[in-house]
Order: sequence, then C-alpha cells, then structure tokens
Amino acid sequence: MQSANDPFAPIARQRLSDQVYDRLRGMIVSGQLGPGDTVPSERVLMERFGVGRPAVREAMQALANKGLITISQGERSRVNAPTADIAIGQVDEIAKMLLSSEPANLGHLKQLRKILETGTVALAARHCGEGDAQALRDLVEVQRAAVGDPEGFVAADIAFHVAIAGLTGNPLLQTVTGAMLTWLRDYYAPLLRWSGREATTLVEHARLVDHLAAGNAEAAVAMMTAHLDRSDPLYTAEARS
Amino acid sequence: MQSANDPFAPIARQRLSDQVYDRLRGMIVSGQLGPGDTVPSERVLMERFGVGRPAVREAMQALANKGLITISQGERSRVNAPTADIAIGQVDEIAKMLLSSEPANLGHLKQLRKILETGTVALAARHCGEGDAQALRDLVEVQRAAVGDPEGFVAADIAFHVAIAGLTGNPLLQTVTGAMLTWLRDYYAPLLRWSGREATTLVEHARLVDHLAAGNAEAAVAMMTAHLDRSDPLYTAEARS
DNA sequence: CTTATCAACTTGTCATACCAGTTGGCCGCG
DNA sequence: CGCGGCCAACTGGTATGACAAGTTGATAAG
Repeated sequence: MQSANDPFAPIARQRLSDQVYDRLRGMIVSGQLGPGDTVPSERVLMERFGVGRPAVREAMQALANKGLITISQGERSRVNAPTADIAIGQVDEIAKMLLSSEPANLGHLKQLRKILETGTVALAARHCGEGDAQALRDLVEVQRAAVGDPEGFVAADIAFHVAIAGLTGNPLLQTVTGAMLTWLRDYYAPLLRWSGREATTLVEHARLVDHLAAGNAEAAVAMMTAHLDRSDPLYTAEARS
Repeated sequence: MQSANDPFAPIARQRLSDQVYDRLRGMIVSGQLGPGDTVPSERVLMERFGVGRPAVREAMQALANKGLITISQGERSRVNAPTADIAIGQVDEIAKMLLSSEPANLGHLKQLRKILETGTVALAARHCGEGDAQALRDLVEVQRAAVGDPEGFVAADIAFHVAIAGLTGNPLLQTVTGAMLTWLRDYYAPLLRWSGREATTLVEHARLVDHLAAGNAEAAVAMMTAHLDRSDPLYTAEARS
C-alpha cells in the first residue's frame, strides 16, 4: 500500500483486471450481489467498466478461484454463498505442497491438530446429548465394519473426528478438523500396510464416546490426548510415495 | 471426479487453461520447478502445450492467485517458496467476508481462537526460556507504551500473542494465530471507543508471562482462558462500521 | 400437448496487433 | 578504461475481432 506520508514512494500500478476484481468483490461484500444472484455478463461488464474482454475475464476467473462465484459456459456466472468449506478449500493445494516440501511441516500440522482436537473434545463433552452419543457409537460401528479396508477405515475415522467437532455446534471447528485430517490422510502409513492397531483405535474411540456421553470433559481430553499421542507416529513422511 | 464405476456418468469437460494449470502445478509440486526458478514465458508455454495465449495466461494467473508463483511485467514469472503465510493468505478475503456476512461466524471464530491459544500457551510454557520470557516482557512494555493509541495497542496485542505461539517452535501456530487475530481485529470494539480495560489487559499479560517463565502450563492455560473469556465480549459485530 | 428446431444469449478459445516494463549489450565520450 | 545513454530483444498487459461450444426460451409443427 502506498504510503500516504512519502510523496516520493514508488507508484504502485494496478492491473486493469485487478481493478475490475476489486469492483466486483466490493459488490459481493456489500450485498449488492448476493448469494445465488447472477453476475452481469462479460459484455455488460466490459461496457460498465470501459475495459476490454480480457480484463473482465481475468477478474471473473480470479473471483472464481477465490470461491466467490461459479462460472459455467453458456450461462451467467452466479455468486456463491460464502462458507467455511469454501474458505478452507482455498488452502487445500498449498497445504498439501507444504506437507510434501518439508518434513518438519508434518510435525507442525500434527501439533496443530492435537491442540485443536483436544480443545474441541472438551467443548464437545459439554454439549453431548444422548442422541449424539448414539450417533458417535454408530460411527464407531461403521469403522469397525471397515476393518480390512484401509481407505474405508480412514474415511470412517475422519467422519468420527468431524462428528465430535460437530457436537460443539460450531461448523468452523468441523470444517477445520475435516480439512486437516484430509491433508494428513496422505501421510497415514497404515494406508500402505496394515498396522494391526485398528482394534486399539476402535477401543479408544468407544472409550472416548463413553466419556462424552458422561459429559466428562477432563476424561475426554485425556483420552483424546492419549489417542492422538499413540497414533502420532503413524503419520509419517515415509507414507508418501 | 468421474466415477470409475458408472460408465454413464456425465462427461466432465475440463477447460484448456485448467489442464495447463494442472501441468504447471505438477511441475512445481514435483520439484521440476523449484522456489526461485523462472517459469517458461507465455510464448514458450503456448508452443510447449499447443494452446493459445489466453489459456496460458489464465493458468498462470490461477497459479499466482494460489500464491505458487509471482508474475511481474517485463520479467519471467518466478516460483514462490511455499509458506504457511502464503497458504493462510489465500483465506484472508473470504474469512473476512464470512465474518461480515453472518454474526454467528464471529462467535465460531472466537471459539476456535480460544481453543488454539489455550492449547498453544500450554505448549509454550514447556518451551519458555529466560530469554523468551524477557522478550515477552519487552512486548508487554511496548503495549504499555501504546496506551492511548488504540491501533498501536491492538497491534502490540497481536504481536504478543503471536510471540507466545512462537515459543512453541511451530511456525504454523504462529501463522494461524496471527491470521485469526488479524481477522478479528475489525471486530474489536475498543478500536472505536476506549474501554478503560487496557490496564487489565497489561496486568493479565504480565501474569501470563510470569507463568510461562515458571514453566507452569496449568497456570498459563488458566490465565489465558480467563484473559480470553474476559475480552471475548469486546469482539462484537457492532464494532464493524 | 409434446417434441423438435432455431435464435439469442452466454462463456471458451484463438490469432493478431500493439502497449509497456525489464534487461543486457554495445557504442560513444571523457 | 570506465561510465552513461541508447537500443534491441526479451518479458507481461491490454484490446479487438472471429469463431466454437453450451444453455435457454420461444415458436412451429405434428
């Protein structure tokens, strides 16, 4: 940003397409263009902003890349309802690159995951109703049925952890939990070779549900901590091929 | 993704620019194009991939939007070193939109913040050296000096919390903490009207440093919890104008 | 009433042209 | 010999016109 104090600061030119992008994003943020609304066509925007078609197209594509609109050939583009899923989706690719580019990043993400899930489970324990506990037990059974199917087993594991986050009533916790576990999935060694520890996972999950059902936050946190500490070494860079 | 099981599933056409994007991203992910390397020019990529210039430009801009490369007029584009800052930067705009579009999202983010910072401070307590504690005390003094300057005060507050995350040795915790506090900054009511509670903040920060210096994780967590609970109502949608 | 066709809208892709920024090499001058 | 200016060749930025391809709504025919 150009400094208001320094009249000799270098002039920062802004590309035409960036200016169009700012205008359109402003219309979305202000509510002038709301979720589900169609965006004016390329030709209309060319006239409205007095620029060529490349500038409009590049701005529209930038909005689509940010998840703000959806472009479909032959139809007018539409404004998306912003969600945490869309927000986190922006990070998917580079998060995966970070994990594969430097082994230390895997440790960092595992640490963040542990902080998030132990904090989440404490909150979930205070919100867990009878129906919630039953739903979690059902998910444990789904995971038990997936023994022998490594990918199914891991998918059920993720669903279980995301469901715990769902007990908090905070969709952001759900979204972030799911995203992190999805990123970590590629580093889960037992996807390549069965570890034999699946039974332990199921026992720990069942115990965790018992603590949640009892509303025992302290025990739930201790169980989740032990669970994550035990499975931590199973997430390893060597699992990536 | 097209289902391998259903031969009658609709055919998902992919845009040329998306295919170019996939190719280039593959070269970056594989290391064939590493951080600092120049990307072949638009004209070379047109020939290499046998497509028109718009397809190449759109792919390059998508890469730049993801933070993977930097484009500069008159020079060849360069591959960026992927960092957590770049990753989190992808989310800035839509995170702010989410906060302004629905009041409940503010509560969700505050809750996520509390989980993250209480977990982080427990970890930081186990890593806090004498020099670390002194650096934190210095930051408290910087914040004390900013009393009367609301924006400087909040900036110092963020620096303090980010520094605590820094004690963990996990840059991801630092990056995420800083990003969340930056998003929340717009909702901090005392930026508009001085709350009179700044002295309380400084006392709590000083106490927190004492606990960190003593390596007392339990007391640090309790202090951070109390600190965040007390300041929670200060982050309100009404602060946004 | 249903189906098929067509026109008018939309976005996707391309080629060509020119503008504007950067860099390196070369030449002239002191 | 060193320095400064100029120019060419590279780079990306922007525009226009053309045509391809997808969608939708209206109309006509059976």
